[in-house]
Amino acid sequence: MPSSTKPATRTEIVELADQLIRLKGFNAFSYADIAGIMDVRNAAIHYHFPSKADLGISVIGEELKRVAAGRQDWAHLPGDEQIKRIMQGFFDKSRKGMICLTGSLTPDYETFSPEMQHKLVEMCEAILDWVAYCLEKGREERTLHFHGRARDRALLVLSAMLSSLLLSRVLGNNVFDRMMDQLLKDLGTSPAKWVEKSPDWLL
Amino acid sequence: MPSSTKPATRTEIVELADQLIRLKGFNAFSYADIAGIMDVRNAAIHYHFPSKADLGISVIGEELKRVAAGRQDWAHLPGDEQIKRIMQGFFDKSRKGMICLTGSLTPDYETFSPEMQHKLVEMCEAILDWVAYCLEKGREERTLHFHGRARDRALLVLSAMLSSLLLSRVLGNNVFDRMMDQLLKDLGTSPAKWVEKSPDWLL
DNA sequence: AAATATACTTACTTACTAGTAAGTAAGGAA
DNA sequence: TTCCTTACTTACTAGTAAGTAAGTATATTT
Repeated sequence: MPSSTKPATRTEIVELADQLIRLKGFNAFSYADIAGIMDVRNAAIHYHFPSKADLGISVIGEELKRVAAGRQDWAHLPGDEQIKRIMQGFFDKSRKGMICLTGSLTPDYETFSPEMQHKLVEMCEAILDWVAYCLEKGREERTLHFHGRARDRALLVLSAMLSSLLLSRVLGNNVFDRMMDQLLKDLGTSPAKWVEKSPDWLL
Repeated sequence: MPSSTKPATRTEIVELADQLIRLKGFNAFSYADIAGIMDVRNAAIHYHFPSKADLGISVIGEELKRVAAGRQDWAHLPGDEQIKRIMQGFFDKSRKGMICLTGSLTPDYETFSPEMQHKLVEMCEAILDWVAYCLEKGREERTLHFHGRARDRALLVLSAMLSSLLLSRVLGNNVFDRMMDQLLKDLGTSPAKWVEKSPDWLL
């Protein structure tokens, strides 16, 4: 099982799979899609990821790493600021017509292997944990205001971020802005300004 | 094109498709699944629904009928009561391990035919309209309390209902109850009690 | 220099996908 | 009685899915 040697191809496969999952869903993309873009054969992907579940688990694993890195890198920031930065990440995806992994993968949960289901649960809980931590931090800092448990509030916040991507793709981009504005107002903090980052392919 | 004659088979196909979409997603079920359950041949389904998109459009069409019927039948009820009944509908689905059509179909939006995409937009807007109407009604009746436009608030309410099904399947059933409790508290109304209906196959 | 591991390709299998063409039994209308 | 429609079945096509076995070039280790 290759894991730590030449990472170029392997990494590109995972990145492409991530994009395809966010665009079309796990059950709607195939190894052929990735192979076509990378100009390698189908079997090259099977070499790195014997089964599609292996690939899915790796995609989720990378997201878990990003969550862990975000928690570390932004640990010094106030809770409300962290929440707004997480939202900015969602904004970036929405402007590329992409949805979040939670919104893409949870609907297909029943079609996954037990291992992939477990990994998905792990991811959802990690994200929820982070959001709950930010909310509680913001409440202690008196910049965020809400009643009830931080964990329960995190469910509603994550819910809104997740759905804003689903619904803005269907009903128009302004849905994202409207929902996030309302959400931040509910939390008693100032609305954020979403910065339109230049797309990757321009850099 | 058959549409108004003997409806037994046709109706059963649409009902099964609806269940399969809510369980596994549109791209994860096949005509063979339905044919297997009904003990008819694949082609029988193609007779009623030449393409899979036709079937999808019919499933969405039935949901639109249910929304229209719900608006009519419950028109005499107060806004907060209507909201709670809509939530009860979501509760019923959640206890069957099913998600809502919006949560199942919007992630796969990009893989649909233009006609099916359009029908899905129609459905999302119809549901949103209804929720917004209930919220505004409840606000006028002074049983629901929120700031901002009813339409924007409806986005957050629909968002929470949608996600509660996605997340409770992954994180456990109590997620639904926790989210709906918080949501109703935010709207300044009393929490609802979800009645566990006996499953269809017992009646 | 020989052996081994890595990262593939070529060529293939099995299973399933949506979709179609042609035939047929049953019922109603002309 | 004949004709036509409805509601299928049987038998098929063409394409795609995930997955595999065997071979190969290149780099690394012994």
